[in-house]
Amino acid sequence: MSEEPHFLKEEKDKLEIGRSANSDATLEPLQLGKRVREIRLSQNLTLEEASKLTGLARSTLSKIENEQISPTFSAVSKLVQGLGIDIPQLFSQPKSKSSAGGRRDITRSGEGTPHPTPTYEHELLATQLTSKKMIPFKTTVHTHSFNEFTDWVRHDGEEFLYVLSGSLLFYTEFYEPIELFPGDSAYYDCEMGHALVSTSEEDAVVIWVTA
Amino acid sequence: MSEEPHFLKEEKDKLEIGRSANSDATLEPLQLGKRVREIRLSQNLTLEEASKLTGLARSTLSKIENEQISPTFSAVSKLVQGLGIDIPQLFSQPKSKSSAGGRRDITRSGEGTPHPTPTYEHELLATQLTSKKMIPFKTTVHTHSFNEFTDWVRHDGEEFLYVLSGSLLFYTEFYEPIELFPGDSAYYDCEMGHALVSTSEEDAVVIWVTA
DNA sequence: AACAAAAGTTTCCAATAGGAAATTTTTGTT
DNA sequence: AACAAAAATTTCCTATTGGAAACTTTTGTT
Repeated sequence: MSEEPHFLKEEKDKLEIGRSANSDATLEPLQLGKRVREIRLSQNLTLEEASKLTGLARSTLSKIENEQISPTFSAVSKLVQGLGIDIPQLFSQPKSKSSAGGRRDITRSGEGTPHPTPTYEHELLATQLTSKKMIPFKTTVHTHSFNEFTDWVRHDGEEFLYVLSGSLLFYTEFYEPIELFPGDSAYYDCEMGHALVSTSEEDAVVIWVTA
Repeated sequence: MSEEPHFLKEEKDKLEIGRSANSDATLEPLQLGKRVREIRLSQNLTLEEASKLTGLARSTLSKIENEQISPTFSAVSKLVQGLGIDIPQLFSQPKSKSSAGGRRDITRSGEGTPHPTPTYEHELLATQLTSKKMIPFKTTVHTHSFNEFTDWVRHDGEEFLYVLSGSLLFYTEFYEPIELFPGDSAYYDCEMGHALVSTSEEDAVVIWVTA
């Protein structure tokens, strides 16, 4: 549907880089060995220790890390299990995992990035940080009638909603519309069609967080 | 065929002791073959066709699907590439993808689940839903001095913070403390130590979302 | 039912992964 | 620098994978 802030897609795309294989032929370098070594070292493990944890021989681990063999699926499973690796992590690139994880981004009231649409007026928060798990924004709901929507808003993920001011009707595809007032909140699956309509004189304002 | 492949036995053994040994992270059945077959059939491909697409022999594919061999990583890569499979998809269980994705949980103002601590008073929101990607809560910050914290709060994930009322100091391990007022928000990595201290007469109230 | 064609499985063997131990490299200490 | 200890790599060998072709089962047609 058109109303959906397209920035969501953008963010998602960004997040998904490296996930699915490229449509075209080239089998990516996909240096499994390199990744494994990174992971092992990041946990300060020697081959010997990793060997005990995974049940794979030291020599086998060494060969895997040096890309001298193509481990069998069961070997990979043991690796994953033994080192507590998150599978996607294995296949995704360097992953700013060890990126110190010390990021912080402050957004002063009203200083977010504006992103207007016909129905909603979004103010994106924490836009200085990229690769976030969540996308927070403050939204003013201009709509005062459900008719103003051409279709359900629908996208991947889950959403949390908190009403700051005004009152509104929360329409969802599979439930009766429900009226929300300041302080009320909702959590829902975004694949389910959803839409907000202000019922108060002034436009309702909400906090929205998508993940 | 006389013997059952070695690796299969191993897996089974592991599964049996799995309970007493490793409480969590148990290597599940993980029926790679089954998944592959499902995927191939869902695309209406014969082994012959899949063979051409992946570059793997018909016989090899058959054996993989029947769990008679543990494919090497390079074989898995070819599979993934040829059939356009998403790797994590391969490793994850049947995936309760069918989670219908039509969940919704409304929490009225003040009706969340209380969760008091010495320093904060949390009100958990959307507690009727489980398996959420995000955990939202409204928190009243009782603390009025940084000394009341014995140590940094630190945990996995990322956090989004929005100030509803009052003013407070946002302390983080790697940055100067910064004062926040209603409408201000912050987004940060939780592995970095963090703490909130009210600076207004009354306790500050914030919305917190963790993912 | 009988047959033919298509799909899938199994066999057999060459190629390669995985483990134990030997060898080499790296690290740390005097 | 020399040595010892720790870590990583390589060797050597057995067990398993992967492919070609033979074989079996299933499907569809008359």
